[in-house]
Amino acid sequence: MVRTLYVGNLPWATSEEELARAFASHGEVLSARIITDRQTGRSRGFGFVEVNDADADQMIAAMNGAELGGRILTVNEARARS
DNA sequence: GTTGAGCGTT
Repeated sequence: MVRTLYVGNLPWATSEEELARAFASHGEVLSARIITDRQTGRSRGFGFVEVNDADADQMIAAMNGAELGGRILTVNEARARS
């Protein structure tokens, strides 16, 4: 199964690759996506990471409050897209 | 070239 994690407080320059790497050390990352501004193409400072259901809880516990690129991340289970 | 709480495209 797959669960989606919301990742907030990302540095502007963080790439999806960096995001995936950070989470991959605590569980299986299926995909990572940074939300970019549709108009400017710049990062909105948050993103989503799809992870293995079995690892989700531990990854949230490990990454929420962790540092990436000098900023303290906010990690939570993502809300359902309507 | 800037900014800082938040929940996203095809």
